[in-house]
Amino acid sequence: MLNQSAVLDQVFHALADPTRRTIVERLTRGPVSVSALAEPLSMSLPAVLQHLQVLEASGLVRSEKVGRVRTCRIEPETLKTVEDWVAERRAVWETRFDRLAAFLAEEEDQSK
Amino acid sequence: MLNQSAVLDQVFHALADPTRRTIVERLTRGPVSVSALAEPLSMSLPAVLQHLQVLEASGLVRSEKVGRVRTCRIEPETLKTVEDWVAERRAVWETRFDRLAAFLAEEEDQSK
DNA sequence: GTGATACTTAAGCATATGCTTAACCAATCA
DNA sequence: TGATTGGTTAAGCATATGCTTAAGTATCAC
Repeated sequence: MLNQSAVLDQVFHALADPTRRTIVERLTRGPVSVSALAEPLSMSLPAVLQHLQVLEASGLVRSEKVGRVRTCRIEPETLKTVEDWVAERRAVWETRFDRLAAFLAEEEDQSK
Repeated sequence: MLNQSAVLDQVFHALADPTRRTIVERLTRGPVSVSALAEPLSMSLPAVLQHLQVLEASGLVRSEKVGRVRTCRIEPETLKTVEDWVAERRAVWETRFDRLAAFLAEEEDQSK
């Protein structure tokens, strides 16, 4: 993996915007055209395009154009990158917590 | 939950910076003072303080000052917010995928 | 009290973000 | 062919970010 950190930068940044999360949520339910994506969003089409560019750059979304319609879909693998990072932090945290518990138990034991 | 979206905005934004992720990683291994956190980071102390403020505002980190030392620790519950959001997207995605598979299987069935 | 330590605050600055409006292009459709 | 639909590009602008340096303010150690 080439610079995992840069990928996380982009993915987290992409998800830090409510409009972009709305787009991701819509896309998890299936592929959509750009204008259909824009329809419920109260902003100009170019603004939506820019959000899509951020999402595509992050790898969360992929799109392809057929005729004059561009269809967007999510890339579930990239969402997994986030999941993995969080899970890894959690794992470290829990290990530390278990060790702390074990240490305290031992202390308790010695005080008897 | 009071404006879940605003929380996600802040948490994802907080995690979108490599310095802040480094800080979170350090804190998952246990509480640390501000200067100890800053030591491996190649930037001024005020810069680190600003990153910590972003992390605290997001709820990912909590800190308290005793004497002249401020000790920082992570708030694992907030990391879980991220985990939950991602897991929920994933669940929607998988449901959709299962339905697609079922649909295709049925199509296949009818063509016989 | 004097000095060092551990932050804190304030100000300033370059760059990035999130939008807008105004064209522009390329496939349909009538 | 000429209008419409679906998307794209470009330019501009207000605000937010990520840093810096300089100047505090509380401890704590002697």
